[in-house]
Amino acid sequence: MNLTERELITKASLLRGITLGELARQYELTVPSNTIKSKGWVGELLELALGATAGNRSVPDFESLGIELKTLPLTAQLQPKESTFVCSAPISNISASDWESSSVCKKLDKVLWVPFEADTSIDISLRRVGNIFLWSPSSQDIQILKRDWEEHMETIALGQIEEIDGRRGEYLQIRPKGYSSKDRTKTFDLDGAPLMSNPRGFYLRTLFTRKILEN
DNA sequence: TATTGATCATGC
DNA sequence: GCATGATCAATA
Repeated sequence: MNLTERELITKASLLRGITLGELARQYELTVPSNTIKSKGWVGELLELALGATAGNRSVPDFESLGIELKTLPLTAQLQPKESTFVCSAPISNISASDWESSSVCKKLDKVLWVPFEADTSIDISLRRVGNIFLWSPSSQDIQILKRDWEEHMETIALGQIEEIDGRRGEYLQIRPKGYSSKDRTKTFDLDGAPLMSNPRGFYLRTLFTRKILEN
C-alpha cells in the first residue's frame, strides 16, 4: 500500500483542478459551511485523498517517504494567503540540539505542497486544488532557516521567551499556538526559574512560501 | 491591508 | 497538554 515517491507525485498531479466539493464527495465527507469552525478540514481532506498515514503521530505524513504534506491557501491573486505552521517551539526544556536534528529541519526536508483556492468569495466546495509539487529547501533557504532557528533557540535558551514576538526571523517566525491566549505551558525565565508562558509554534512567513511558489 | 497575536477542532 | 490540521481577527 505504500506508494513510491513517483507514484505519490503522479497521484497528486491528478488532483489538479478538482474542487474540494468533488474531493469530499469521493470520501463521503460533508463540506463545512465555513472554515472558522473547520480550520484543518482542507488539510485532512488532502491527507485522505493522497493516502497520508501519520494521523496525529509526530512523524511525516508519508512516513516511509519522509514527506510532509502541507496545504497552501491562495488569495484571488494566487498568492499565499497565510503563514504555514511547522511545529511547536520547544520552550519547556533546553534540549541541547542543533539545526540538523531539529523538528523544523526534519519537517521541511521534503514537503508536498498543495496550493488551493482560498479566496473567501469562492464557495468552499467550489475551491479548486492547484498544481501540487514536491519541494525541498535550497541551500540558501536552509542557511536562512537555520539562522532564524538558531536565533530563536538562543533566545529561548537565555530564558527570554517573553521577548520573542512574531516580528523576529526572516523566514521562520515564532507565534502563539494554542487554544487561547490564556493557555500556559511550563518554561523558565532568564534566571532559570520556572515560569508559565503561552505555548508557541514555528511558522513559515508568507514571504517565504511566496518565494517557494515562484520557483 | 499586511502582519502579529488569538483561536478552532480532534485524538490520545 | 501536546500532537495533528490550520485560519480568524485585531492592530500597527
